[in-house]
Amino acid sequence: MSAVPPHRPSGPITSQFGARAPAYLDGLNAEQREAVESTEGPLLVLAGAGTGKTRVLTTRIGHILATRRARGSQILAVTFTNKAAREMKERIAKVVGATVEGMPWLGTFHSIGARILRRHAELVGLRPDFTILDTDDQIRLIKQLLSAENIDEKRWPARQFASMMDGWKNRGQLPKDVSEADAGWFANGKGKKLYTDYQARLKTLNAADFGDLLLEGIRLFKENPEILAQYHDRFRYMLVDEYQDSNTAQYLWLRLLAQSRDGKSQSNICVVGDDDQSIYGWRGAEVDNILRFEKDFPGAKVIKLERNYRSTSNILSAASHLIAHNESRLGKTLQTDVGEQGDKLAVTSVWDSEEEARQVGEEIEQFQRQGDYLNDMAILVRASFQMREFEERFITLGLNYRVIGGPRFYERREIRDALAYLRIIANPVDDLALERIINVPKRGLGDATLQIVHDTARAANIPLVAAIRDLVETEELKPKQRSTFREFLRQIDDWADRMRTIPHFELAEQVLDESGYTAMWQNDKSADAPGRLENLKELIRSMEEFENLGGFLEHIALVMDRDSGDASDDAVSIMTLHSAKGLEFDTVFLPGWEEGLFPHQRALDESGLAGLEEERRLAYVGITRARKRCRISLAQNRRIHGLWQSAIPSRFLDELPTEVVEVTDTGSSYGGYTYGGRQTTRFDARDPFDSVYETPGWQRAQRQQQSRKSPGPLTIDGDLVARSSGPSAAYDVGERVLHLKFGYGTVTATEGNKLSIDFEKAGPKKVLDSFVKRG
DNA sequence: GATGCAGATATTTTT
DNA sequence: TATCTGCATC
Repeated sequence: MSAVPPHRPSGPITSQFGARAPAYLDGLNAEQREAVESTEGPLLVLAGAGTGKTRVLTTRIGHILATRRARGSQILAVTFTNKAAREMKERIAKVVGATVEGMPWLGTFHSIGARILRRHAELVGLRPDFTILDTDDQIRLIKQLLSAENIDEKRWPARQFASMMDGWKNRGQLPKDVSEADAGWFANGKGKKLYTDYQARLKTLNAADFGDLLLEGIRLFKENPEILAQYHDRFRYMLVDEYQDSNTAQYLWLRLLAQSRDGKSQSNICVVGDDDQSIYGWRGAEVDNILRFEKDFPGAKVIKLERNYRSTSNILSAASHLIAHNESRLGKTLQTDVGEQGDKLAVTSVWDSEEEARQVGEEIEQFQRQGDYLNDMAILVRASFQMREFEERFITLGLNYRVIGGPRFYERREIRDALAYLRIIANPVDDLALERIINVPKRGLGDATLQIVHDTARAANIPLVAAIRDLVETEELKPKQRSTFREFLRQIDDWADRMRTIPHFELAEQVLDESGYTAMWQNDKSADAPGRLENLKELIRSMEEFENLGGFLEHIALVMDRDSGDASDDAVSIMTLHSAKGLEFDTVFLPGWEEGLFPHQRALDESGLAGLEEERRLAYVGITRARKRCRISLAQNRRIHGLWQSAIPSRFLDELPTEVVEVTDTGSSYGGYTYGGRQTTRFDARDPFDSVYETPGWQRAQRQQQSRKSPGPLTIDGDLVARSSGPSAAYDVGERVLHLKFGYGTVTATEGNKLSIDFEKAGPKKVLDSFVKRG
């Protein structure tokens, strides 16, 4: 059966094309087609997993263009990731059969935000060539502010302040909007002042951080209605992808652009999303934005896409039942169009994570022997530490794999250093860039010298480079340093001159050579030096794709991803559930379905029920990535931070319908207890410690959560006086104990609630005292 | 200015 | 357990 029948007899489709619709509408089902053709007025498309969301979005844009409702430059289309933006561009090109050069406003929130901000930079206190700071620069800046305020960085870490500020910016709050209650607790009431200072400092540096790209945009629009009006007139049609991931700032930004001033005419805004796939609450996304759309835009049309073209009915049924346990959702019922029941979902209980990796490896090899491609298989983990075990196993097996996500190219030290050189040339007031490279490679400029530079700069309220220029004319520095600085200044000026005459990538190469930066790594004998040199070459190479330095710097600030390797190789993908959103595979492995890991304890502790529901959506995303096979596993024992812990099966397992699940127990555990079918829940062990663990997994976890909360750390005036670690270890060295999974053993050492035990069968392990009992 | 040690710290991640 | 960070020391 073909996935999408070309003509659906069901129901008449109203269309201005009458009987002969353009080819790009072929193959759309009735709802998809309606979503494409309902161009006027607000529209919410609730698109379940695998229902052809991207197709609708791109066809819709193609349709608007083809029917000449608007030109490309009059359409605002925003996505969250560069990858999504790129994909959309490619697919629109296919629909319209031409290049999409005419769509300047298709991009991520941040790139479009930056674009608008650059055009009107002066109005928010910046220059058009402002630098976009990343997290690393942000932290360094905050550290400077903290030390200026004499705040102990140990007690009030810069990272913490950064994430707090991030939260404010995500919520669209300028320093003046932040309440004392929100900011007051940090550094004894200095939170708000720090935020104010930070923003002021950014303006001096002619810089903006990621949050500002939207936040300052909002301010720009609010303070300059005539500018907002320009954009309002320009954007005849607006489209937003993954609307469930939008945060408050993005929402406000959009609403300013979308809501008409007179309040009469309706804007043509179309948002597409799936409340069930909202998994970024922890970084400020507000599911509420999508749940509230109809209120924000009265008269909005809502279209649900519920026909799933991806997964078998068993997979879909499992996913639907699971997600039905969530309370806050708009409610969709996915129906399969694949027409096959397919394999049941496999749930396998294994002894530990090592066996889990072995098991998965074996299955992959087996599927491979059946003729499946590794490219069609993926392992989706909850936390990245789970990846290592799989990698190790696959290396032993000689199984090709690729890890998606992980440390990014542009975050590497050598790349950031190289960029700092370019930044200081492009933007001489970028003090953060200068600080980064002033003594890299070593130029004999120590703390004392740099302190003089800083003091001079602060006293005169000028950038560091300007301070250096002044200083070399005085006697304040030692002759050696003075000549070093002179030489440095000469170089920067020289490079700045050349910037106008030679291509930027050649300039970059010369800068790295002449500054001694390349030589520094060439002389470095450490193992990773050659790799770093290779990365620098790669950097220069990638610069050639851009017209000028400014364009390149913008790209790397905003586009932190890089084409992830050669897809031509056949390889299993390993990635987190988060990075799997939007992808699909024939076979999906979902390891680590254990309480505490998935759902993650921290999500429960920090966000309670909302956290649990988000974890459940993550599970939903995981299952719905699978086209044909979904194989879940759980380990009975897992080592977390070096401590062995027995694991309880995830409550999500209990939420899968029995009919579509097949449970296997590898039973390879030595001296262990086997998991079996007929207990309180399908996945729980019958417990030897009857009193504590006899309830289903979720009840247990809730109890754990409660008991975890009650004692709490003891604080006086905000100072942590004592961290409760529960009842102190009630065990003595030499005592004989019984562990749920490892059996009998003797305590060899105690440390708080951690015990070192020499088990008779399992050997020496470290475990938490709550998992043993006197034997 | 390099080196080494003690101590903290340990989800998810894009822009 | 492993990694990173800051600080102290030579």
